[in-house]
Amino acid sequence: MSVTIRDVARASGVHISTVSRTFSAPHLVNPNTRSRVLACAEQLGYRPNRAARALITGRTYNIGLIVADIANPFFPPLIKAAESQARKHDHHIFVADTNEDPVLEEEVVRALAKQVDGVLLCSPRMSNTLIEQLSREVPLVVVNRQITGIPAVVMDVAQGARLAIEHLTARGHRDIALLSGPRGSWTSREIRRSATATARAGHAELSVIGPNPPTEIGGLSVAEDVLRAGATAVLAYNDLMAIGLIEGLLTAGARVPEDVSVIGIDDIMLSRLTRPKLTTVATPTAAAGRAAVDMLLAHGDDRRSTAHLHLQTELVIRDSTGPGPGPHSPADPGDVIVPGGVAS
Amino acid sequence: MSVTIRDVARASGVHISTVSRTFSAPHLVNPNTRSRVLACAEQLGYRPNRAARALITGRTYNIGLIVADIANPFFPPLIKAAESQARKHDHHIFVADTNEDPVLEEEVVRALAKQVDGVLLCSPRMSNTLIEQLSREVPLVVVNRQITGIPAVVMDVAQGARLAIEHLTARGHRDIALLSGPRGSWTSREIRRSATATARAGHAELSVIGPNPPTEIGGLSVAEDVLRAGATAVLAYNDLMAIGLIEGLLTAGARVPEDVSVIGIDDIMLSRLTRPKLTTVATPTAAAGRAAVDMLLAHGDDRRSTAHLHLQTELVIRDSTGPGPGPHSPADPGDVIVPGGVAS
DNA sequence: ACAATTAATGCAAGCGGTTGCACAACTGTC
DNA sequence: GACAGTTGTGCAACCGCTTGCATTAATTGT
Repeated sequence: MSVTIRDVARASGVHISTVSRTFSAPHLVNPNTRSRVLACAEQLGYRPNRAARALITGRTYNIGLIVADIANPFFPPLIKAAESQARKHDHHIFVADTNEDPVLEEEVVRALAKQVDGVLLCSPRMSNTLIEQLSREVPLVVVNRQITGIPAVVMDVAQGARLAIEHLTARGHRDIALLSGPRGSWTSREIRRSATATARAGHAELSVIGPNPPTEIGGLSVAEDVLRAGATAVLAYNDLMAIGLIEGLLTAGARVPEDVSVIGIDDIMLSRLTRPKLTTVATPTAAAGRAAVDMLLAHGDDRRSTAHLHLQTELVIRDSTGPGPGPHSPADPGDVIVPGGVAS
Repeated sequence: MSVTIRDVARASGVHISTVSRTFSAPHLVNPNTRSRVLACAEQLGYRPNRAARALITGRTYNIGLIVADIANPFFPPLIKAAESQARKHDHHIFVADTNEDPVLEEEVVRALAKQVDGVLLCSPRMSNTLIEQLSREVPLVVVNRQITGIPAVVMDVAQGARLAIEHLTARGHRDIALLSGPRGSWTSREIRRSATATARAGHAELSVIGPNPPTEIGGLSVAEDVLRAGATAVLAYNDLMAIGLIEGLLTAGARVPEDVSVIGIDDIMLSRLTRPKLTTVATPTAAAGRAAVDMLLAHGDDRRSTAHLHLQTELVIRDSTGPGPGPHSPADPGDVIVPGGVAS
């Protein structure tokens, strides 16, 4: 069937171990032999079987990437970046979609554990204890969650939420609604915590609506609630919900941003293409994907790395937030960016 | 480190082969022994190493999925459906992103070949001959491309393009532009072929603009060309380009659909959320993902399956196509769907 | 009661590689 | 010219698991 190391050995008249070394420790084999072996391998179309190699070396050169929902536009850029970064290091990526189901998450990690060098858990919904336990079975890097002792890459959404709320209170909004995300989301809790504190500091009321599914439907379906609550501004758990909400508000006859200002989180590609264009907290998803892979691969070296990498977020002001009910400032040009790094 | 079949054998006092059979051929082992072994396995947390098993059985229970660009919103629903379907059959999915690069495509297929039971090539850019050659090294199913002898799942975009052009000519458009897709895209050629024929039959001029990158930038950057060509309607290679184009047209001061009607292809989620909502040819991407996986898994049974599955498309009429320059009909309600199956 | 099945298990080879060790052929040293 | 040190290669065990075959015990038929 497939050409193996033995075929190459036979063709080049050396022992299989020499062929093996030609590929995995070239400096140990005589240059002449080496080139002969390589020529034969080339000619036969030999490709090492990584699974077989992994059996003895323990390194699979595979990485597992687990996300709650591939179709959520937040994830594809992260997956893409991770895949690309992984391939740079000659690794391949298993992708699994858990449908926001914590049980499935555990199952998939376990199923993948044996055939990967590590797993990237993106915005996991399962419990901290379970994650800690799993991390004893397979190297884990968590994205968008902080757990002591587990290496993590987190977007600083707390900071982003603060920028967003400050932006709103500065424009005079006093009744703000927060559309929270799915149950079990660390990000959602962070946002809530930060938004609440910031609103209080800005002398605004913050009413929390949720938990909601993190989709445009989740936003759409609470438009009525937002209007009923009398909010003049909304911060949504993510852009998808924000966009759904805008759709719902417009349908209900409210104007955005004249009647209600809306801010999303993530800055997915879509946000630039809707009308009105969405004001949002940009999270560096691609960078997170790359960083997570790097962290996972470094993980092997200094055993039990435990670093937490915080990625700055920034507020991108577009058209879904208006001058607001307060004292008016002159109209903004498009895409004003408030970087998180310099926020007071 | 990890618990193996030997540990279980030792713990339950049987030979490793009995443990093996307990998992892979339970009917061959005595119910009592079986339950004892299972208990021990459970207690030790044993999980079979699939890579090791694959080494001898030849079945990896993995599938490779290769796409041109994960971040293109067309793909995530397909990937998600494929992953879900694969997992139903206890398979895992490798995802690779080739950045629209044919060379990378080949490389990745080869790299993955040994550790998968087959590969799904989605909208590949490489040559037919290369695909035929690769299909001799690893079972292949191609999505959105037709090659004799290679099993395939294709969206009937020709039909979709016909529906779209007919829709336009029926509304009196006589100057239509076609934004073609990337070089090497089978889909793009199909669309062009069908659109050209349909336009001719409808006594309309069709000017082809492209090739273009299949992104919103690709659409945005040709807005000027479209206006200069004097087209009153445009069919774009995909929704992303259509949305980019609309953005460009609006920016240039043209109204959509009053001045220019725009139709996309794919019906990505985004199309329902932009303003104006996009009229588009809906392609059943999720169904394609599922079907492709099924086809690949069936492939093993009846060797060298060569089936081509055609998936119907339909025209979803939203707000980016207006009554047109011809005789006006009453305004449409939202989301009129013209199914491809019954098209004349 | 005895041969012939049948059922349950053990044995060992092997899947495609890697790697510690042994060994032979050189190299340089005094 | 004997000795230690290099260098290049072969040998064989092993990674975790499957599977054809042999072995033994239990069951069946006559």
